[in-house]
Amino acid sequence: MMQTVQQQLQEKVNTALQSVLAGASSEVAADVLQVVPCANPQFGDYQFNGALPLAKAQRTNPRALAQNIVAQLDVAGISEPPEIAGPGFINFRLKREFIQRMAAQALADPRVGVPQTDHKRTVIVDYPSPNVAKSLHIGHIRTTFIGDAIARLLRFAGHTVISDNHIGDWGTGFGKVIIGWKKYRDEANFQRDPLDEMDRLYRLVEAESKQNKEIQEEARLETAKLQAGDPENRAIWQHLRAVSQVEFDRIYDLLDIHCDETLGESFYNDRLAGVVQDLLQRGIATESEGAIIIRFEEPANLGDKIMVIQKKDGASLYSTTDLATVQYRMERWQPDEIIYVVDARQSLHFQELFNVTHRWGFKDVILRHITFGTILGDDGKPIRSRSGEAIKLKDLMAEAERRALEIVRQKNPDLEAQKQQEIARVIGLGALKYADLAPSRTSDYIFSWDKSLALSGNSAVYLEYAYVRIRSIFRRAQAEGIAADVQQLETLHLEQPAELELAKFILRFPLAIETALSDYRLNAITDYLFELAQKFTAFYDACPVVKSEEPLRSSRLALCELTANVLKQGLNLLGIETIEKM
RNA sequence: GGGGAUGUAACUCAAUGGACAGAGUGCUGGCCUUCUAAUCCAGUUGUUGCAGGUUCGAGUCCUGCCAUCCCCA
Repeated sequence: MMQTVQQQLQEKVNTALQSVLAGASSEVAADVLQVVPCANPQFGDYQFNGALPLAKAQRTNPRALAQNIVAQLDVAGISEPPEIAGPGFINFRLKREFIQRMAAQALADPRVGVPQTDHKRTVIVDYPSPNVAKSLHIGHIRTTFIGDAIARLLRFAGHTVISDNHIGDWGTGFGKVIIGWKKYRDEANFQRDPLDEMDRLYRLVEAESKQNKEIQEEARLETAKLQAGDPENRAIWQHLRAVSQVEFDRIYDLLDIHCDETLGESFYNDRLAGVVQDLLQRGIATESEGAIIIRFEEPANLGDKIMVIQKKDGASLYSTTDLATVQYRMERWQPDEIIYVVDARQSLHFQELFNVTHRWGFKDVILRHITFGTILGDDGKPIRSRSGEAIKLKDLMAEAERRALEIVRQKNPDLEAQKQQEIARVIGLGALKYADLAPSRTSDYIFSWDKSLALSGNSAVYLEYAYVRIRSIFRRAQAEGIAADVQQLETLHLEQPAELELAKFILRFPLAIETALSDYRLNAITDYLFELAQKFTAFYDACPVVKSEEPLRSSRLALCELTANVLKQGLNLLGIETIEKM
């Protein structure tokens, strides 16, 4: 496995530090002793800032210490002589020969230079977990896209990943749907669009129950009958659940999202009583006014909270199901980490859940609530369509494809219709995903059709276009009978600044992956890919490929191939496809 | 009332405690007989909500205040 540029420099620095510090214990945290890329290219390519905190710990002059470190540094094979700048920054400028050789190595590597983890772990990713009998809507896209990208990213890093779609198929809302189904069902509409009909029935009964308390009671009864195993309600539930799944799968297929497991809430029904009993026996749960609850002593913000795991009437809640789910997952997979990709608004629930899980005895598993911000409308409030409902995901997708198709037809009218349609699908859906993954995960963002479906600027289309241009170069090369057997090159020939810049940036791909992994920050990847595409385009503009002379031509073809590999791999991690033409 | 988040250019958003806070959009001007102009190049924009503090160094960490949003009762 090839070592990254950063790793190689880091090793050299570590060696130098060992001899400079000569065993003197430093209290400096490891993460500030890391070699990092220079923020500003005028200083160099990589820098080491550790001399400053080290000098402080040793009460010495930082510049002098930096000088000592540089004196011990043996980086001749990697960079020009390191320079000391400012208060004690050590800057490295990569040697051209080194860049050329590293680029050739990355080209031969199917992972484009990204190392696999040496701490392989088993991780469960809980997403997208929608409720059945309801349409998927815009409120579902973040968990869907972010969750999928996280699963892909972890897998690429070399971890064992189980994606589990924890669908809500046992909620109390089902009573209302059952009432609606029995009383108001429009069979024709159900045939045409099952989820739309279920939405309608739910809304109808919901509105009715607000006016009429008896309906509320009726809904409770229907839910209770369902949970008690009443054959009619059970059959309705089974039917609606199955139909919902078909509809979900249709959309997930289009989005190229495939979970390993789809174990809904109802899957855990048989475990719930046992979970409650166990928590009681261990003294974690207690009875209070007929209900079974769990109290919290710490942390402070949970101090006055309680978690109900069984109601007075014996009914369980989703907190109970969530606990049973953890138990099941621990038994079946023994994961090192469970990731819940869920809206930030549910963070209190997860704090409680994690707290109880640890007290329950599952102490080693890392439980993480990966939060994300809300999608807002122009008014700064959670997005709604004009009629006040959530925008349906399938409408959003259709609109994305429609807009993309319009432009494909305009830009490339000679392509056959089916090809245009396929390109529009990739571009439209890619634009949707990219727009959701590019803003930082934790903050809210304002949705706009124009931005999400943006076909210019920092968008998926820009990246796909860069990829298409590369494919076009290879088609041209082939047409002119140029053998593009670039994989075999031992080294590249980089002359122009644009090609050097591009090659150096390609070698930073592993860092983008590392940053994205560190806190599941997917925008580290979108940011990187956008900048990569910019650098490629600058190269494309400045450097002819097919028309250049050897050995430049092969080298440039290699650079194109490398760029395409990184773009394709990077976009793939985001769940975005590439195309040959557009 | 308690808890959690957010506040950065005209707009939408970036920025592992590091050097001069960056992109995109917009606007102004320039490039296609040349591998796809869905591109590129140049120009334009800041009291990082306010006030303190920690640090060699703060958009980033701490405290208080203001504004907005979310959660809990």
